[in-house]
Amino acid sequence: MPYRIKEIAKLAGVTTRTLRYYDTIGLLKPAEIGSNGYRYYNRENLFELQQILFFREMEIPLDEIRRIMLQPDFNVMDAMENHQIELHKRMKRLAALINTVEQTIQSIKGERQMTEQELFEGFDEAVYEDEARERWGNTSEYIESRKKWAGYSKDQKEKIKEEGLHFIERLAGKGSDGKPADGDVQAAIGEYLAYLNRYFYTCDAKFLRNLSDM
Amino acid sequence: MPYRIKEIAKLAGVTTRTLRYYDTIGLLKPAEIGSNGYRYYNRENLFELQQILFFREMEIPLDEIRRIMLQPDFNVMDAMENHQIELHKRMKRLAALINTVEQTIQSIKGERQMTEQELFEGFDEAVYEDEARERWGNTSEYIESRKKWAGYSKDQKEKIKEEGLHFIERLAGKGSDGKPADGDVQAAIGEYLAYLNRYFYTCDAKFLRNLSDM
DNA sequence: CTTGACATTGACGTAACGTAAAGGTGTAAG
DNA sequence: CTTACACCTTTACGTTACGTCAATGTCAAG
Repeated sequence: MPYRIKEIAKLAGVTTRTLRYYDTIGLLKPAEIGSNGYRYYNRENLFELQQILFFREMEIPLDEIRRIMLQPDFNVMDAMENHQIELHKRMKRLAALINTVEQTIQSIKGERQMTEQELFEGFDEAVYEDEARERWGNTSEYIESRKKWAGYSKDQKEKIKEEGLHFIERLAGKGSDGKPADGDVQAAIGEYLAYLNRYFYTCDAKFLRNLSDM
Repeated sequence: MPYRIKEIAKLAGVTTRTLRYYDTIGLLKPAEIGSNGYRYYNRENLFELQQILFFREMEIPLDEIRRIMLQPDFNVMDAMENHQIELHKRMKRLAALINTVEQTIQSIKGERQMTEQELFEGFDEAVYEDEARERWGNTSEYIESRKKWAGYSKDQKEKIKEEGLHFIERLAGKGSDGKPADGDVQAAIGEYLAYLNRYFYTCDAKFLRNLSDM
């Protein structure tokens, strides 16, 4: 049941040094310390570490993470919803960056001119602070949207999802024969995904293959 | 024509300290230094800075960035295609992270159990090193795919794109009357995007609105 | 000619570890 | 039993990419 330091490190994808550091700064104390001086972590520590890694992903300094997680009214659920929103911002920023790459490639080919601002679109994180609200209206509206969806009947949901799957299938070139598409069409799919990428974000080619395999 | 340090800093979304630091370590030397000691940057410096920021985004240390960019056979075009691939990896990783958040929320609600591995899916960057190849087959295949797409006729491309737009339009609830959808359907769209998000990445709600506005 | 926003060069501080060094521990195999 | 080897410990100094003063010079507008 108890994990030794290297086990938990491997699971979380961090080094043992990091875990020792987190111990010394009081961010993640192991559940128990053996008489041999070994740090022994338990399952609860795993969840704490996951939380820490989420906050770290949001580029929050470690001492602030500790401050947040030590608050008596700290709520994991709220934190998770916050992480979700932040990750969506990141998505948005990444999409802008990919777009900038694409534009730059075109400008190198001489197909396009870029303004100074366009050159750096997607780099400044601060710009996307309020963008999430613009996308979802605001947080509460986004939550509201989720609730509405939850309120739909099962077959209403199915119908909408089916709609999407049909589209993917047609894209994949699966006709009435149900056979997978040939190489050319698959290339077209790949490129179409890249195309969507510029306007939406990007779509997962893997899922298409899974669908194809079914 | 010449930019003073604060102008270029504002454009790129960095601090003047950063630009001075890049100067001292020989990463980005201003085109000219006035008799007053001021650093004056030109348009070429802007492109260099953009390159640097892309490499920095990839978490490449500054001295290695300098090494790369000083190589006589350094090719901006190749670099850009590399950036593109790296950004796609990031997308993939972000999608995994969002999925992990979603799973964790469900596990908190008691709807689901998570294994130790699932808890940390998406955090370890190294895991996604080879994932890009899995998605696109390999790099050359991805390039090949782009070339094939480029080889298609204009109306073949148009047809495929149109296909996608039709799908979006139906999703947006625009019937034969061409009117935008009501609140409920918009909520459904928002949630459907969240649904897609888990399987693909995510789609941009903003584009839908733009389409709606047209 | 003053004001205020800009520029300069030091120089020291920092966050989050990486990287030895020097040594103790656990256990599986010979 | 001991030998090997992979693990654990603390201590301590190094590193990267800047942030943050401090002290001072510059320029354009009113």
